[in-house]
Order: sequence, then C-alpha cells, then structure tokens
Amino acid sequence: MVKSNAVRLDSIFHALSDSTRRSILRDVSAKEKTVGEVAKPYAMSLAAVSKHLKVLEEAELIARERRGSFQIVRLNAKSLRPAEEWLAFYDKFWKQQLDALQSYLEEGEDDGDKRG
Amino acid sequence: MVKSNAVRLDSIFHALSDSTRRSILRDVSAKEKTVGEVAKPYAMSLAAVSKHLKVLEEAELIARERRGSFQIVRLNAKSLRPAEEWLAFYDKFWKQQLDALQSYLEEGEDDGDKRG
DNA sequence: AAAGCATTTAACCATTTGGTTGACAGAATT
DNA sequence: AATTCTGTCAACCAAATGGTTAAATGCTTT
Repeated sequence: MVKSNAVRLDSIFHALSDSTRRSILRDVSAKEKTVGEVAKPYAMSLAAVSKHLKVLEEAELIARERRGSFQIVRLNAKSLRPAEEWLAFYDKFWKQQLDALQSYLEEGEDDGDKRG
Repeated sequence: MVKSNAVRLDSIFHALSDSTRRSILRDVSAKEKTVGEVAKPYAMSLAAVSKHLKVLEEAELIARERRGSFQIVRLNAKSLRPAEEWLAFYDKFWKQQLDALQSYLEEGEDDGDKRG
C-alpha cells in the first residue's frame, strides 16, 4: 500500500515539529550512531528517545540496521524531499515580497543610476 | 520578545503537519479570502476552521486584516523560510545518495563509454 | 436599539503526544 | 545457564490536538 502524499507530508512535518527530533536528525547526519549514542546528549529516558526514533522511522526519516546487540541509526535524507518540494511551491511568493521590498528601497534611494 | 529559532520551527512544522492547514495555505496563496470563504470547501464547522487559522496565525504563516465585518486572510509566505532553510541543510545528503545511485547504475550498465 | 451577518470563544469530548517507570526480550559475556 | 548490556513495550499521566455545539462578540443595517 502506497501512502498518499498528504499522509506522508503529515508524518514528515509532524516528525519535524519537535526540536528533540530535529536535533536527532542533525546528530545522525554527521555519523551513524547506536540508539544509546543517540540518546546520550538528551535529558530524558532512553525509552523517550526510543519513541522519538519510532516517530522518525515511521516518517522514514531514519532507518535502522541491527549490528550484533546494537542498532545502528542512519539518516534517510531523501525522505525529506517531499517536504522540500511542498515548500518550494511557496518560493515565488516570498521572492515576490522581497522584490517588492527591494523596489521600494530603490525608489527611496533614487541616487540617479538610471540614466541611459 | 524574540522567539527562539527552535520554537519558531516547532510552530511552523506543527502548523504544516495537518493537511487541512496545508490546503488552506494553498487556497489563500492564490487569492486572499475571508474566513467564511476559506472555510467553505471544508467538511467541518466554521469554528474548526477558525482554530486552524489560529494555528497558522501563531506560526505567522498567515496574517489577517479586518475589512468591515469581514476578516481578510492573507498568506505570509516569508515565514516559511526558516523551514526551508532548515531543510536545505539536508540537500547535500540526498544529493549524495542520488550520486551514489547514479554511479551504481552506470557501473551496472557498463556499456563501454569509458574508453580514452 | 434591534436584528442580522461574520467570526471567535467556551465548554466539552475522544485521541494523540511526550514524558515517566518498570517489566520484558535479544545478543554477548562469563 | 546466569548475568549483563542494549533496546523496546506496557501502563500510566498530564497536556495538547482536532473536532463538536452553543453562546458571545463585533460590525452593519435597519
């Protein structure tokens, strides 16, 4: 069963809406880590971190691999693309806003560079 | 009081984690609308839509303007930028993954284009 | 000032979230 | 086989979420 785009975006954006989870993504982007290593910097129980990892895994933002008694956590960056693509649609709008601001500032300056 | 970046990202990503809210953003990106107009397409009460608008407003993704007895809802696209910037950090990772995939496919093909 | 629209707020409800602790399960070590 | 280490699961809790309906607020018009 293929998840609808909307459901995927729901789970991706929801996963990203928590700063601990965003921080974990940064951590594992630098280097893959065991669950214990992931948990170490955070002032919460291992079980709590394990839940965060589950949320990230359900959004497919991380993947895991068993290595002996350890579990290796890896970033799955390509699953961020739907989010980026969704956001990219809005680029034109803030670019427009910036352009408008710039025109406004340039008119204010009016330092005579418009000859020719 | 300036909100910390983390808190802003929390509220932006949280606002985007609901498909009704994402849909509302699309709707108002095309054209500014009154609250009633925003609500019309959705199979839920006006009060529910009003709550969604509040979430979007708290994330500063929309702005409102009173016009007589109506309230005009406008997209505030530039507030999506922090989210885009956060995501942009990860571009290099999926690009890497794509490159790796491409190398793999090219080696698989091995159709003799490597002379010289 | 009364009535009528547009919208928000309040009170309520079920579900989800993000955390806890303690019991459990799998793999490695003794 | 007993112990230890890594990690998850279960049960619990308080707070937040996303919806409802009904009452209240704010403008506009009569």
